[in-house]
This record gives sequence, C-alpha cells and structure tokens, in this order.
Amino acid sequence: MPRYNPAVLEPKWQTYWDQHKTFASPQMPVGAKCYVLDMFPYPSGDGLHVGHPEGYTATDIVCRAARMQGRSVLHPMGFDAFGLPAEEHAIKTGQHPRIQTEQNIANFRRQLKMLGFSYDWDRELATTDLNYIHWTQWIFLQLYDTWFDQEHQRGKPIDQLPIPESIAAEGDKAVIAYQDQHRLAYQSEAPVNWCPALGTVLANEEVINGKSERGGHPVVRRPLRQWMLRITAYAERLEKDLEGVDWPTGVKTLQRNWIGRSTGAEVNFIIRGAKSEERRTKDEGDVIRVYTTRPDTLFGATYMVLAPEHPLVERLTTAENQQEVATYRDKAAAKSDLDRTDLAKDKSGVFTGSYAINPVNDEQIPIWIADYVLISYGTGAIMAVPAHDQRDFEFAQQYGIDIKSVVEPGPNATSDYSLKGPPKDGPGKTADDKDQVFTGEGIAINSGDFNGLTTEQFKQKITAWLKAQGHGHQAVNYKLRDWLFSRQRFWGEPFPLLHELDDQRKPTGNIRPLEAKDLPLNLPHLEDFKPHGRPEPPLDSAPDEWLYPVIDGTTYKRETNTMPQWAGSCWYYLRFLDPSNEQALIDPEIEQAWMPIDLYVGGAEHAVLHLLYARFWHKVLFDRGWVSTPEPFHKLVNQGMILGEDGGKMSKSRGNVVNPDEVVAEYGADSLRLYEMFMGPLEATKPWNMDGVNGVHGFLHRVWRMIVDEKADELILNSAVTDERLTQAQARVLHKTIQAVTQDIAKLEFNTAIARMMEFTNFFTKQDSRPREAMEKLVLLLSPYAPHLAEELWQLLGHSDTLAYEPWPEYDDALIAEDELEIPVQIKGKVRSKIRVPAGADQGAIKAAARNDPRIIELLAGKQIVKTIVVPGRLVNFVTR
RNA sequence: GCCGAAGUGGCGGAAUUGGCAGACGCGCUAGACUCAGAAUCUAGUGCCCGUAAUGGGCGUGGAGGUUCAAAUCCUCUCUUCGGCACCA
Repeated sequence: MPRYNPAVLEPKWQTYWDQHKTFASPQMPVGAKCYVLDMFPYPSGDGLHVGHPEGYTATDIVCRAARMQGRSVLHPMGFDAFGLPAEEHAIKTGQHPRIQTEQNIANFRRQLKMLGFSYDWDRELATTDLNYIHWTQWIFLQLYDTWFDQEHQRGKPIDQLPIPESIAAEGDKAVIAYQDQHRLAYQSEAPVNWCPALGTVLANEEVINGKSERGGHPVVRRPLRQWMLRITAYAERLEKDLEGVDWPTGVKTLQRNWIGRSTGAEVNFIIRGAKSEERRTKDEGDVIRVYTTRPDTLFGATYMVLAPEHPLVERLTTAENQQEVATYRDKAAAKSDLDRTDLAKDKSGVFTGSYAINPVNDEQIPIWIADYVLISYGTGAIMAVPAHDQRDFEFAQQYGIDIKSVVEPGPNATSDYSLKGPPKDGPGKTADDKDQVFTGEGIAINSGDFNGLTTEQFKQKITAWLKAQGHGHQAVNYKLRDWLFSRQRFWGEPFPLLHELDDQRKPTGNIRPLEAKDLPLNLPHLEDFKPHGRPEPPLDSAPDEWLYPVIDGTTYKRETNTMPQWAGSCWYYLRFLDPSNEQALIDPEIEQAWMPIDLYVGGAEHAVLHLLYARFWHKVLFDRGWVSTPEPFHKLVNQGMILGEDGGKMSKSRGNVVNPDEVVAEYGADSLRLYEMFMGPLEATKPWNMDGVNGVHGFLHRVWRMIVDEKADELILNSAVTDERLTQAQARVLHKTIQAVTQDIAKLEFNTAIARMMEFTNFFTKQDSRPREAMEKLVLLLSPYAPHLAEELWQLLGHSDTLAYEPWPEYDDALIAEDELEIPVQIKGKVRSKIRVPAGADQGAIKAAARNDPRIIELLAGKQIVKTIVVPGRLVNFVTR
C-alpha cells in the first residue's frame, strides 16, 4: 500500500542528496550570490532543541527557493564547540572534553541531517578543530599587532605607531612599553568574577545577580592579570555603522544602549588650597576632572563625588577623615556584585574633608567619596547637582547637603519630576523647592549671565565658555568597556603568546608572540582537570615541555589563560567561505565574491554580545585589509522563542521539553519543518502544540493523496491527475498560489505561504481533473518546506533528477485577474448587501449597480443620500441623513 | 525606573497605502463510512437576540478622538513578555 510514509521516504532522499552532493556550493558564485547563515549551535549533550530547527528551517526555505531561482547559494553549518559544559563533564569523569565534544557533534550532525537541511556539509567546521584554532589564534595576533589611530578612526599595524620623542629617548624598553599600551590586545590587572565554590573564574554573562549561573554560588571580585581587547576604540564606528544594516530596530537599539554613547563636557574643578588655586591654572595634579551630560546645571553643583578607587582620594583626605575614608574604601573594594545591586537603593558615602572650587561661580563645594560613582565610567568623578539628578538628590537628602535649583520647566515642558511629583504652585515654581527633583530640560535660573537660556542653548554656550576659559571642553563618553578576553579555563583556545623569563625564571615582562609559521598552538595534555581552588588557570599544571619552551637559549613561559567561547564564534562566517585554506584565513577573491552575509538568522539572546564582538573583529580585519566589507551581516532576523505546550519556557524541570527526534519518529521531518513554519510569524514567541503538528501532517497526507493513488498496490499517480489543460478557475488558483508563495518567501512570511498552499490543495482535491501542470508546480512550491515529500512526488510525476535546481514557477498576473468582482455595499458604514460587477467597472457603473440592488433600494426608500463613496474594486458606501 | 516588542474567537494566528474582521490550521458540533474505533469525507462553528433570513445588535486589552469608513491613524490608559538597570 503506497501510503505516505516519511520514515521510509525521508532517509531515502537524505541519502540521495548526500551521495549526489546535491547541495555542494561552488567555490566562487556564478551569477547572483546568496550567503545565508544560521547561528551555529553549541553542541550540548541534550541534542537539538525544537528551537534550533525553527531558524534553520526558515533559512533552508530561503536557500532552496534561491537555488531554484538561479542564485548561487552558500549555506553552511558548523559547531561552536568550546565551552564550559564539556569542561565540567571532563572534571566529573576525567575524560578529555574533546571526546565528549565529538560525541555531541556527531549527535547534532545526525539530527540536522535527519531534518533534511540543504547544508553544504563539505564546509562543516567546529571551533575546536585544530585547523580552525589556527586561524582564531592568527586573528588574535592581528589584534595584538594593531593599534587604533583615533584621528583617522582606523586600526593600523603597531610598527606604524608614532613614538613620541621623549619615549624614544628613553630607549627600547620604553618604546616597547609604549607600543604595548596601544595594542588592541593588552594586559591589565582587572577584577574578575572568582567563584570559590566552583574553583573557577566566570565570565560576566555567567554571573547573575552576584551568583554563579550554574549552582548559584557566591561570586567575588578579585584582581588578576587579564588580557583585554580594546573594543572601546571602535565604539564610534560600531555605533555609527548600525545605520547601514538591515536589522530589527530592537536589536539596533539594544546595541546602541550597550555602546551607550553620550555627549557632554569635561569640567575641571580646582582643589581648594592647591598651589595653583590663586593662579587658576590648569595644573593637572591640582584639578578634579568631571564628566557631565548637563553642563547647563553647573551653577547647581553643591558637592562633588569621587569614586572610592579614584587616585586623588588619598591626597584629598584630611587627617581627621582618614579613618572613615579608609574604612569606606575597604568596604567598597570588598563588595561583591550582589552587595552592589542590593545596596543600590541606599546611597552611602563619606566626606574627604576637602573642598573644590566651581569654575563658573568660584563657590567652594565639599568633596565626598561614594560608590554610586563608578571609577570605570567618565572620569571617575562627578559634580553633584541634587536639584536635577535623581541619584545626587537622594544622596544630598541623606547627608543634608544643599539643594539648589537652576532649571525650571519651560512653557512646553514634559513632566520630568520625580519623587513628590510636579510643584504644587504650578510649573513655574521650582527654585529653592527642597523636596523634589526636576531632571527634564527647561529654562535656566540662578545661573548668572546664563539665566533664561534653554537647556540646549545653555549647553552650547557654557561648553564654549569652558573651553575659552580653559576649564573644560566638550566630551563624548561610552558605556562600552574593553572586553575581558581571557578565561582561566582549560577548554578554550590557548593564546599564541610567550612570556620571557629571566635566569631566575621570573617574568621579565616582555611578551613574544608566536610566529605565524608556529601556529596552531594546540592544548597540552592534562592529567587532571579537577579545580585546584586557586584562580590560576588549569594550563599552569601543564607538562613543563609545553609550558616552558626554550627559543634561542631564552626560556619562556606560555600564556596559560585561554580565550573565551566568543572567540570562535566571532569569525566562523568567514571560514565557511574557504574552510580548508591552510595558507590564509581566507582567499581574498572568495571573500569579496561572497561577503557580506545576505541573511543571518538566530536567537535574540545574541543581540548584543556575539553580534557586537563579531562586528568588532570584522572591523579590525577590515582595517587590516583581510576583509572587504565594513559590516559582516547585512540582514539579521531573530527567530522567536518556542514555548512549551503549557505556555511556559521549555525546561527540563517543567517537563515540557519537546524532543525533535520524537516528533520526527512520529510524524516525519517534513511535518516538523512545516509545523514550525506554520505556527506563526518567524519572529514571534509562540507555544508548541502537538495537535498542530498532526494538523500539518494531515495536510501533507492530503497533498500525497491528491497526487498518489493510495488504493493501488504500487506507487502510481492518482487517476485524477491528467494531462488536460487547466480550466480558467484552476489556472487562477494556481497562479494566485504561485504569486502568494513567492512573495511570502521574500518577506519570510512562511505561515501565510503554507496557508495558501493549503487552499490550493483544498481546491484541487475537489477537482475531478487535476492537471499535471498544476500538480508539478505545487510540488515545486512546496519543496522548500517539505523537501522529502516533494522529491518523492516529483519523481512519481516522471522526473529522474532532483528538483533542487528546477526553475521556480512563474505566475501570470493576467491569469490571476477576476472577470467579475463581488463588492460590499454599505449604508452608513455597515455592510447591507453585496453586488457583482465586472472587474473593470468605473465609479458610475458601480454606483448604479449598487443603487439598483433590490435590498439597497428597499433600505434606502425614503432616505436622503448625503454622500456616496465609491472605491472601485473595493466598496460602495451610501451615507444617509 | 528606563528602553523595546506585543495585546484580535475556545487555541495558534490572517487581514495595516484606513475599505467586507476572523484567511489557514487546531479544537468543537452534527452527519457519512465502520461491528466498533482510528483514519477519511461532508456540513457547521466570533458572541448575543431570533422559528427563520438575503434578519437585528455587539465585537480586535480599556477610555476618548479624527473619518463616509479605524484591528490599522492620534491622545490617554491597562496588561503581558523581553532587555538594561547608580553610566553622571
């Protein structure tokens, strides 16, 4: 019995595609190119989740349709295979993480092939492959070899860094140190998230509210020597180039917020009693520099705050405040992230005993330290304007500091009041009001010559004035921080760097990068993966022959940190273009031919970090001439999350996880693919429903029966499939379907495309004669969605070759057009009747037809028509009194 | 608190240059086939009123507004989800 049996038919075609290398893509595109990429998965031990095939099916449909439309398609898949779970598994079992990783990859590959995706498997890669690590390390060396020329906004080779004469005069050591300070990869003593319970250092993303994401153990901050990447140098370009990419606005906004560009002014406050106070000079050591986005509120500054870690704190603290300041600083230093967020509501701080002079009015204001000011943003010091800043207001209230209003809401002010709401006496009343804060823009008061200016005008004037007087200048700041790039883990790429040792085996501070010819540097063999409870990296216990190479008689120690998981995912899209190149990262001609990526689909969880890091690396490679486009991902789409049947997030603990293997076993891959596309818009969050899978499976079965004679003993065509010509009605349905499906694929609206094919099927199953032409074209339209079924039916319809490169069906507008239309007739906006008119009827004819409709005549009897609206092809509306 | 996305039948969702709300599917109801079930097929299915219809009313989170006409545009508001969270 030739029933529709995916369990037989799907493996058959998967084998066919594999053996014929149906989806191998050309090295260089022929004609129009189409590079469509999925965010590659981390091969976890749990296997594929139903969320994965959602995006993968969407891109697969786009690719399969594009091939049929004659474009050269590049559609690769790989594995983001470094990561903590494999390392934890290794710690538990003593088995090398590579073994676990390879098993997981094999399982993922099996599942992906089971779903019939048209990947070019010859390009498969994993970030853990030695020949991939090779080029990850090579890119790191590029970063290490690059400095950022602020003036030209461009990364350049380090040997082109201009060395100031004063540095050059000090000798080679000073020059090297100077270069090291400017590299995009540099070392820094940075606080890391050390988790004593897990015995490891964690990435920021792995710390949630001061506790480890896994296990919920406390995490403390402690300083360690780290490798940093100078992503902040690229902040401006990373922000600006977002304009040119076709991304969801939400993702762009997220990235902009993360980069956090703000403009304002840096202002120098002179320390009272400093030598230069009388002379009002700009002696560096005698000023506190602050950053503000509201220089127009300078007259309202009633105190200053330095971050506890600010270098001037020691000097500013008077003898009688020594004890208190020291205690506060110690406490602040020991604070974990959890404490910081917990204490966010209560402001705390201590007075240093010193005062500074406000350059705009020479007033003396007290200098405090408080941990609500961060050393890492701006200058690490602020002027505090409690009347117009929420945080300063809370602090001033707590410590009884003066509050002085200098802005009042303008005539068309939006209410930007906090705490006590708008002033009781109306919008004009703000001056000296001590129990509210106004953070909006408005009109200046209590500001000397600047009174009456709007906030915008004031900002411009005061910035110019500060510059003229030498008290400050305009400034731009970014929230973005440099990227902490090293991890104290085993299962990651080793850094291709050596630390020079002296005779006593102490580091001299000199770094020696590996030469390109010495790459890749593989991970050493480790006997023991167990954490040793110290924050030094696991690679510190590597065998000496790995750890201490001797080159030209000098002993070195290898860098024992490893790279974060992001490193591999930062550039995999480039390697897919030329995966087996051993001479270079990528062949420039191939790169130019395929880049940028036309469509990149993945989860919204990567909206910031992965996409920002990858853009950063790409821009460095662009500056250094290795890639030809300033941005890697032209169009980005986030697939929505699939929730469990109970409407909650899928999780093992909720017991609502849907396993793709089980769905395929019961309904087949085509049904899973089709269901995931039919659930709703690609980008929407939507709940799973097994009945829905059964529903689309029923549709595929109906397609099967429309074409196959299920009652016959062998696989033959349904006798209703004939070589007759299409009737006019049949042609209209066919061409409407082609049109809708074609347009919907371009818009990535797969759910409605499937609905149109269902309508087609509902129509044609009722036809006694189903012309072969219509059946063949439907099979082609359906093939991107349900490729196995489509190939099987295509073969049955008499074709010996795969349909993967058959020309996409064309539609004819003339055949779609109806001769006669039914249009509604409204009276006062309510539909009262419907009339049939010829498709080309003009306004007068339609109106006449409407007037002559018996029901309309009846309803309009005795009524006076004040107005008639006729929209040809749409409706008629009679407006009566 | 700030930013972003979204609220349409019992459910997933269609329809936004303003022009018949509910395409398509699930579910449900009735019927056919069957010993019975599964599967399949046929008809119906937004809510309320009505014996009935080619009948009447209501209806896209809520309240107003613009318009001949609003799910769609404007104002206010509520709810849900996601992100950020002392960034001066």
